[in-house]
Amino acid sequence: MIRNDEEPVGLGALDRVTWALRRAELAVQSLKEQQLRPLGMAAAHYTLLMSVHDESGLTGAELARRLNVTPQAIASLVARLEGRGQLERREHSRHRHIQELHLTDAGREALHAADAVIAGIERQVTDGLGAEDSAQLRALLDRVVKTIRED
Amino acid sequence: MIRNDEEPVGLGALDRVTWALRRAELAVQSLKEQQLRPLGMAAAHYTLLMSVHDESGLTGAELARRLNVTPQAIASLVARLEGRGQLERREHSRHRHIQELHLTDAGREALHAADAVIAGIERQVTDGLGAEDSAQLRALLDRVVKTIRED
DNA sequence: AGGCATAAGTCAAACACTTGATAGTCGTGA
DNA sequence: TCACGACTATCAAGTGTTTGACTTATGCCT
Repeated sequence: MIRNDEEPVGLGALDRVTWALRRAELAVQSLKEQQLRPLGMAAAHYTLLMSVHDESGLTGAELARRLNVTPQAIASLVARLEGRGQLERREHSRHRHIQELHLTDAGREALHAADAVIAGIERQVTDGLGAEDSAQLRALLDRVVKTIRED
Repeated sequence: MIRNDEEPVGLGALDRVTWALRRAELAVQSLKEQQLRPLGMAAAHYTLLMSVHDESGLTGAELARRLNVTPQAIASLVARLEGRGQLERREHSRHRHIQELHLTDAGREALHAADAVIAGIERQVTDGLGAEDSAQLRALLDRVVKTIRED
């Protein structure tokens, strides 16, 4: 009853879990971007290449759904990566105007180099936290997603 | 012969802690954006107003550093919020061309309304996780930031 | 005092992403 | 068979952000 619902703004607003989440994600993402830059690859490019590598033959629309962006954003990225020869668009066997996305050898090579950087950051985090806490953090984060989605 | 030592690409790359972190942050941020939209306020606006409220008289450049964006992005936001009468720029006492940022009464009111929404999402997350796990999650996230920064 | 380094703010161009609208292609069912 | 619906891809316009270069103001140092 003595909750300070009277003055919700200002007290502890910066100590919230969702703020800590944002700060942590920003820190990690900034570091990734910074270390990926010398390789001439943005984090978004890495994410896309990794997704295609994980499941070859994905369509742009399917990719858009997985990465939570619009199909146009995907098209723009794909055009750029295709121009670099890291990605290729093939015609779907049945649906003629649908395009399957596949990595080229150059794309696999670039992804490999980029993933070494990302894996290094991942290791830096997991080493800093320890194996047990890392697993727990991942579990907690998955529960957050679940909590948000099932509202 | 040595094809892919340990095959770093492709195995478990999507199970990484930093991916879980990104997914969780994306989910939370999307929900915030979605619920803030009816109030005519973007998440970035809320973040800026809250920062200024937390420490009144901040400069644009200082704000840019805290929020991990460029000064131009701040200037754009500030111009918009100033146009709405939620924020005002005052001349710094010593440095003439430096501008201190302060909330107006309308700004405080808008922030109050927006914070009710954000607090609701925060409650949704903490209720879903429980008090103990919420505290632990926050502690783990802070350790992640610390690990990244002290590289 | 003069000169230089530091820092804040702003302008212009490029890039990325979103929203809204349009066209092409396939499967289904009347 | 053929029209309807669902899905994919793409174009156009608008918004927001970054990068790079420039201007202005302050403080320190010789």
